[in-house]
Amino acid sequence: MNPGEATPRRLRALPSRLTNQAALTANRIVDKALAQVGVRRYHYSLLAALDETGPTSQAELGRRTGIDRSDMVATVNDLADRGLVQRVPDPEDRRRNIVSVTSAGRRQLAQLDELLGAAQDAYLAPLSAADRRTLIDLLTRVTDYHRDKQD
Amino acid sequence: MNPGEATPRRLRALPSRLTNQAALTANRIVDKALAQVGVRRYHYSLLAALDETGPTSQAELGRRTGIDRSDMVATVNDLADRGLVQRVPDPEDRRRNIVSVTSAGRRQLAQLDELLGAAQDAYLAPLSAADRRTLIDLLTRVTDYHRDKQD
DNA sequence: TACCAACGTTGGCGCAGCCAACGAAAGCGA
DNA sequence: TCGCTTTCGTTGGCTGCGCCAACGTTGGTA
Repeated sequence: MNPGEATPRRLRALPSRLTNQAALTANRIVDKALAQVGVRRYHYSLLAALDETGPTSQAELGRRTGIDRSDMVATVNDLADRGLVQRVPDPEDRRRNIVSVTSAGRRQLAQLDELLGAAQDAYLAPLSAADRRTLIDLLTRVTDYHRDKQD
Repeated sequence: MNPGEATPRRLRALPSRLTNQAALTANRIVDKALAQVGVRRYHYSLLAALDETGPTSQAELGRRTGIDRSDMVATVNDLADRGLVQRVPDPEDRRRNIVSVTSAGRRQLAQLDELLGAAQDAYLAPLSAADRRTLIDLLTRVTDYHRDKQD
């Protein structure tokens, strides 16, 4: 971000900004990795959630991934168009759609896991294993603290 | 983000996602604080940079803050409209505009510093002072590592 | 039988972070 | 001095993420 000139002290002193910079970096790396197979972060989140829960409604998936219901519609559309996911009405509750991973979806997910693993490693490259654990711990504590708390 | 249901393990295991979640939280808190006085993050970054460098060109400010030149135009426009910043052509280099903080801008900046200080504290609330230093150190190392490196 | 809650869907919004292109101006090498 | 390249401000545009409001449909509940 800063070819040559120095970032103002005041900005460097902001943990929020630091976190944001790190997130930008991380997202850039991850997005580039996923883009190799034409996938965005929402796609992966959905596939990962689905693989873990088994077939579920869109609302449930949204709750688990943090994806808004309206965005969920588009994401499921995308994945269904690619045959990675299947959407059928729930006969037992006709408000719901049941979304499930196809076998192609599962294959894709496995590939994404690999790509993401490498991306994580690239992101955390300068840190030792212990440092990484510490960072994860600290960030987890922060986000957990704010989760239920509506800030 | 997660009222009730659990976040999938695979997602929880992603440091990049964790960082992003933390950044979302931090940005939410910061944005809300700044919004109290109708300011966005770009505005603060610009004012902070300007206060530190003294009157400079927009390009220079962009380099220091990481704000794109095109966005810089709009940001300077905003701040100039509010009388927080002044933009005059540089007589010694007629390609440049020299941007400088007004006294009203300096007053605003002082207020923003206060608001932001409180926001940082709210963001890092669950962490001890030592933890905060550690987090800042780790994030700094990660972002520094990736800065010059074009990922 | 009302009323309320949940669901999927549509449409929209704002901000951040980008990129491409342009004319004007400055710098620089031959 | 003349081209070439670089820098600067500006315009216009784009994508993705994270949101919110509203609506009709359906289920659960008083």
